[in-house]
Amino acid sequence: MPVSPQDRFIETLGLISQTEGSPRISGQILGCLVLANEPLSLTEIAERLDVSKASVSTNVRLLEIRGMARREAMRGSRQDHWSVVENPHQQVLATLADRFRRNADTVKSIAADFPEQDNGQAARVAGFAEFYLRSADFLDSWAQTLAPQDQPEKEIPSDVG
Amino acid sequence: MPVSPQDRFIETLGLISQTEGSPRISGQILGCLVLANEPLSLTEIAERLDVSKASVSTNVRLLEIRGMARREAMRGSRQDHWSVVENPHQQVLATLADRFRRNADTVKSIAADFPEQDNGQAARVAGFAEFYLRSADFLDSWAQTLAPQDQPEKEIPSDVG
DNA sequence: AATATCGTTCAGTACATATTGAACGATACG
DNA sequence: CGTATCGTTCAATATGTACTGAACGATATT
Repeated sequence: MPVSPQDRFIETLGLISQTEGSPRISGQILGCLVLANEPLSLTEIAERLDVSKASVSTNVRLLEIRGMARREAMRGSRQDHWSVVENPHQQVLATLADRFRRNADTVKSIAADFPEQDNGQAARVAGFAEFYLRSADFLDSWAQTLAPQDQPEKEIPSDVG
Repeated sequence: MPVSPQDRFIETLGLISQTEGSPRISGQILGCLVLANEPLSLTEIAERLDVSKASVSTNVRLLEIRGMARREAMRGSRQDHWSVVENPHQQVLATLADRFRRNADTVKSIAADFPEQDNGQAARVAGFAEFYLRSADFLDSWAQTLAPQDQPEKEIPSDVG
């Protein structure tokens, strides 16, 4: 029996999430919300994915921390409902940038602790920190290009290329 | 007894490697090679990190696949020696770009299998593919900026008969 | 050719953590 | 005020895989 494109999409996002170092279920939930395109209750998600409500509870909040999902109160329902934010990709890039920036800080402080006579070890270690820092900046600028363009209030620099 | 900056650097790279979804040891090996700044034998690495030679053998080849380490033959030694490449960061970005490009292909083919009447599901899925593809391009362009600006030295004539 | 010294492979173990079921506390409803 | 329905927490389990030790094949040396 052929697997529906919906299921394949959900499973693919799960695998991607896994290789990125996050729980598989968090990716599956994301796919579920993207396909639904409307707020889903915790129970609905659990049934759709055939997993426990406990897992959904934990991982949907992980998505919230990552800035990819949002909790919403639905009129006439006591249940929490969840939906994807407008720019989930932008958020994940920003999260990644934070991680890189933390790496930069950590490595930089280590580089500072090397003795004077070190055959250039401190310099090479500092090079790593530099890379992480520039990576963070780069990711942020990339995320910026994904921001919604239709904000009338803010001016968008025209020379960004 | 305080931990040396060298050990902290090695351990930090191990943890980073782990959160990125790679074995901890591969990051530790990378740190080891960066600090040494000269080709190290498999045995030397194993002793330095206090791990088995089997692990070093496996993970040093993983670094080779990632494009971050290189096997070198040392004159007068039967042992393989390993060293970091000139631009390890550039290589890891290229690897990451490949992964994104594969994700893009996979998701794009899934998007193509959706039926006509899908409430915009195919479009949203295709949006994911688009993001992965553009991310791959972005990573590549960034890796390009890390490439050495100066002309590489002339080829070293091989004395292998 | 025999021996020693490599690196790799592979089955088994150890370990981290994702996932679950059940218990718990909180809130809305009767 | 009692009851039912939520979401969360937590201990226990399941699962994937990193890592190891031992065996193996290959290569160089004598």
